[in-house]
Amino acid sequence: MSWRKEQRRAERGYHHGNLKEALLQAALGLIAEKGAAGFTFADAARMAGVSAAAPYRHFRDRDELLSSIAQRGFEQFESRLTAAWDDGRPDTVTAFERVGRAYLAFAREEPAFYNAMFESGLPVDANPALQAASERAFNVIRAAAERLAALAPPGTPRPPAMMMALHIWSMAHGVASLFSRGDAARRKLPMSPDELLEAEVLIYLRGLGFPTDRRPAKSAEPPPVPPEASSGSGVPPGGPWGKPK
Amino acid sequence: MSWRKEQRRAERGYHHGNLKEALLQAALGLIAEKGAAGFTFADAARMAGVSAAAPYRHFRDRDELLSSIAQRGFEQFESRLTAAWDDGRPDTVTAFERVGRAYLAFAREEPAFYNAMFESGLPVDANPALQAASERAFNVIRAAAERLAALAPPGTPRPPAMMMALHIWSMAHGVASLFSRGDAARRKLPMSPDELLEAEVLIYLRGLGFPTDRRPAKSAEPPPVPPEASSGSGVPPGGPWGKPK
DNA sequence: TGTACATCAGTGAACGCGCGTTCACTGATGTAC
DNA sequence: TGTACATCAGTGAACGCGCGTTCACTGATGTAC
Repeated sequence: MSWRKEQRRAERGYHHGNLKEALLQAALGLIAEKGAAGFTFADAARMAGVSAAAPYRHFRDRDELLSSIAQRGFEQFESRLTAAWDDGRPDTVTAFERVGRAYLAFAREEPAFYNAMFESGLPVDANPALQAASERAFNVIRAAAERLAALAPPGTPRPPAMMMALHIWSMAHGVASLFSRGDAARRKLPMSPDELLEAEVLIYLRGLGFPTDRRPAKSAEPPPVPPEASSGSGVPPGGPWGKPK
Repeated sequence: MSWRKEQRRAERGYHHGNLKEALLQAALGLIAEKGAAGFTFADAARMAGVSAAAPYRHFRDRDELLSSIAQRGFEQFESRLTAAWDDGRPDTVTAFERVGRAYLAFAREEPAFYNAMFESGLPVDANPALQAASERAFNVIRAAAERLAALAPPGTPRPPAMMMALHIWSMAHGVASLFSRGDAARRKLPMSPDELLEAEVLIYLRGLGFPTDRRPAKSAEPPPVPPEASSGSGVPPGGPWGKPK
């Protein structure tokens, strides 16, 4: 046994006290560093300062640990999206874009969770608890889309919220997975991922017929007010992409 | 040595003849089956019916094999996108959507290539040849976006083609990676990935001010003609999402 | 056309390594009396 | 309050396994003369 390991045990005694949690944290660190594929059960045990056999007291196998991480990831994801949505305050469009930014922030700040949830190859549909957690997270986006859809200007068709939610999800995931990932495979971009996604969502919403210029925070929401000069929303006058030609 | 292995060697003689190619094919099969992470050098050798040491005559290590696959993947990707674009015939919007469908088709039909290119964690930027191949593929989308941008109706701002291309790329990648992947992690969807992406792109283009109803194949392109009833494009009257409310 | 020889593309044995997993075990903790 | 005992959460040794990699080797091929 190495000196360091003895040392660690001397500090904490024979029982770890909180090994399950420590293993989850260790695995998160390893996944962030090397990807879900490159993380091993033995490595996690080592990082937690415990023998290779100890994790079996808490997880059936490596896969169960990975599922636990994905599960927890979906829960945190849901809670962050919910907070960002803030029940549509101060207005639906503003809140909606805050959700988009929260999505990217999560992918960037929690690469290990994001990896386990979306890129580990873990078949989410095969685990009912995991699938439920995944759906709860998605439902935040879906509920927001629902509210947005209800805003469709009179006379224009009302888009199905499910489709809108799937569109937004695929945009956010696409940007996150290509340009906002935490590892070496992140691709360079001539702008920030947030800007890219924000413009993308704005153009998309405009395509649905929504007025996308920001209105003062306090204004009543329905009916939509006519476009006015935007302010501090990342959308310069003339549209989300800059100057008119 | 196993009977089967002797047999195989009896059939082909001491020299394989085309081992490099056989290894690439074997690796493609393995990646499609188990993901880029779960593929091993030894496994590829076994599948090619050759000793574990043989691959070293053709690839420095496992990583070089993976890079070769990604490289070839980008080349095939580029060629399929180019064919789909068909230099913008019969009209820019139609051709542009064909590119979107080609993107998804590639992700679905060549999951191993797609995985190596976009999900293996391979740092594309670190390998100049690979980066160049990746850029050539992206440039097909970019050139198409360029042509599309030039179509902006008079008086409306002309969006930067680079941004449009990045938007389209992120949409296609998002849909492909979530809903059109070749492995068990594919998520279920209440419609086809192609339909989802096509609607998404159409709404986006409309948000940019482009008329997105299809016009007859032979019409001259600029200036844009007014919207008319769509036909056989997957976009029902009333917009990409169906009936008006 | 035949032959000697260089080169190439394989073999198979061997190595060290780390992983996953099992097992009998043991130290620590909590609790019934 | 003390003690006996059950239970829990660790240990460490051991196992089989497959991988990556190296090495001296050898069979096949191509070519110079």
